Amino acid sequence: MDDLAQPLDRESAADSQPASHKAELRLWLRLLTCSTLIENGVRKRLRETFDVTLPRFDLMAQLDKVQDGMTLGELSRRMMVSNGNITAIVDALVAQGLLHRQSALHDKRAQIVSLTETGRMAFGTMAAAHENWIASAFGDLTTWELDQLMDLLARAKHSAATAFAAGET
Amino acid sequence: MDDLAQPLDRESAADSQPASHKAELRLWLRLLTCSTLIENGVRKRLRETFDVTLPRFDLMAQLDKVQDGMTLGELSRRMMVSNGNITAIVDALVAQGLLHRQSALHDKRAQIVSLTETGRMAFGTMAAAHENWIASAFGDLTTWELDQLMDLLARAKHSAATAFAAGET
DNA sequence: GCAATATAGTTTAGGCTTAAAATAATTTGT
DNA sequence: ACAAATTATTTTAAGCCTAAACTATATTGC
Repeated sequence: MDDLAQPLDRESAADSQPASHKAELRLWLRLLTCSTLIENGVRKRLRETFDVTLPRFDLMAQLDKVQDGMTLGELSRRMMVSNGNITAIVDALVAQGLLHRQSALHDKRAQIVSLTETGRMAFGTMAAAHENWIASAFGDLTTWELDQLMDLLARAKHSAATAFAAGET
Repeated sequence: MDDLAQPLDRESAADSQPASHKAELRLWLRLLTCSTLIENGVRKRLRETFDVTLPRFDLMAQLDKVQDGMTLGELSRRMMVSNGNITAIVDALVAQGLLHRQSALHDKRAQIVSLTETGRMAFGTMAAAHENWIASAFGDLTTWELDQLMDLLARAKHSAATAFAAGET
């Protein structure tokens, strides 16, 4: 009987009264909460234990993954922050003797930054502690749950990247 | 045969050579990537479409959830940012006529902030667009996958909250 | 070759963020 | 009652972040 109240054209009805997406909204808020919770926890421990900021640690982590350093632009892309931002963080780490800066051989515009020996050792110490903090943050999850999350977040990452890339320059 | 190479005491071996937690580390990086991807996308769209910053939108979102406003401290806790931060954001929104500020009746220290009528309408418009952006960010995931993620992130949230709360004041 | 375009990095202005210290008001313990 | 501790907010200094404008170098298309 209630069917009589339904509009004949479902599509136009969907347009005039758009579908609710509260589930996605709640998921986003929960994702953000998790992320912020861990990020704030790590930030605080890095400061208290090693007197280092999270952005500087993150930058060193990117450099630790490669042998021969990388350009500022590559750091910017990998860290997903704007390029104007990298300059100051690199400046600070170079001033502390943790980073080495050199012009690229075949491109006078570009600069290659890499960890100094001091920097690589300092990062090694911090990274070991960091790994334990993260392990304990996920300590209540089983291996199976970790794998599930990895898989679902991979799909979410791809979905979001596609959605937000649509209509870019 | 290889068993002969194993130490007799597994516990002490685990201490001298701590377990690797690369899986948790990769999960954290993926979670952070997802979060940053969506956050940056939303930030850009809010600026381009409504000329508003993400922190101001987030603050209005908190106030929109309640009828009678809340104190600055409550905003600080809910948004998981430091309290000194809230002051400036509220100041800006009050100056734009989007927020109302009043002293709490029974506590002269506290101030209650709430959305003005203008603020609530402006937020309504932005929230509708925001909801669609988030829906499209998760557009590739099935309902079942959304539910799975919600559940797993709830566990992760609880785990991380417990881990980082240990040893606090 | 050379002008137009693109890329690498820096600088600037404005805004967000934190931690820590300061102010003011409330609550607690005696 | 009243001193001590707590709570709400603001202020400060330092650092991170973005977008946009700018400089310098490289690449592309005639």
